[in-house]
Amino acid sequence: MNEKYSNSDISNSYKRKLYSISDLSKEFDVTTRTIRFYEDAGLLTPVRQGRNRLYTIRDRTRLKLILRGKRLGFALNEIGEMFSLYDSEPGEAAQLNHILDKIAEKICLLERQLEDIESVMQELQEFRYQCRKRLEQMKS
Amino acid sequence: MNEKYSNSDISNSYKRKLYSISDLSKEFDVTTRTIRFYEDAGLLTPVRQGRNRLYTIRDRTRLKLILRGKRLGFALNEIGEMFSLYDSEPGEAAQLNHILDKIAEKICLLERQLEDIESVMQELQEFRYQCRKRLEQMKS
DNA sequence: TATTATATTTACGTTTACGTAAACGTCAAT
DNA sequence: ATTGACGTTTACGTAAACGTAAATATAATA
Repeated sequence: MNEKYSNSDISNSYKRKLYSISDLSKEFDVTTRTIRFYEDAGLLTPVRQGRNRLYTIRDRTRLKLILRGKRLGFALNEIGEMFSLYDSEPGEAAQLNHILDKIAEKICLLERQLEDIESVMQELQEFRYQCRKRLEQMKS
Repeated sequence: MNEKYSNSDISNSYKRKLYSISDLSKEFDVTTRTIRFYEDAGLLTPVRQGRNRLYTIRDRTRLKLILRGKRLGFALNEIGEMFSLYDSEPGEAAQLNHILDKIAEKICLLERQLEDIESVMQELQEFRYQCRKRLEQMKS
């Protein structure tokens, strides 16, 4: 191990729940390069133990959200946008309303995605039905 | 107009429904560059009238599907894969079963996307609720 | 006839999201 | 003491999906 205290030490003995880069890499099946890249993009902010990165439970959650966003076709800067919504200190009413607008925008996008998925699903299912019918015909 | 017969001529008088590249460009709000790029990628196959491209209703439908696929985060080659499923002449049972496998795969992916969307939606709605509560507190 | 609009091909440029070495540090184990 | 596992930075490479510019053609319109 590269770290003074192994991860199990830290998370069990000290109850701090810290992860190494390879912990996350393995858990989410992404390369360490990818994780460092997300840090460069400002999406993750691990603390340092000497030269090495240590990721908190918050970083882990963020990584999960990043990957989910990616699966939905969101670009990294869009994901970053959503993070900054969550992170922003809602001081004024104007800012809160702006955040609410942004949220409405995102929800609208997701609703469109839902429609798109349902369309494609229906087409695929219809096509599957046709394929199965053909198979039946070939048997007889 | 660049074409001998304008599009309204063709689609109305001859009932052939042919579209120019700019017709599609305007209708779907994509650049002509993008449409030609999709042709290079083998996703569209317009006929030629001299040098110019003419798109059939089938091409139009395909473009619609391409854009929908893109919104869902599919890459162009994945979209092409789906097209070739539809286009393939299902001669043998083995091939039909292969197509069915592919369909199952795509449906599986889409189901995961549905889950992802629902998760993100819930989080956003929860966050929206918190924002609104804050706004209420500020009013009082 | 000149202009304008629309089309074409060719080809280099750009952004995003990483991959892939290279060269090095550090700790634990053999 | 050396090997091996894991970490680091630096930096160039790459594939996808177009953008953009240049040079050219054609046809409708003024």
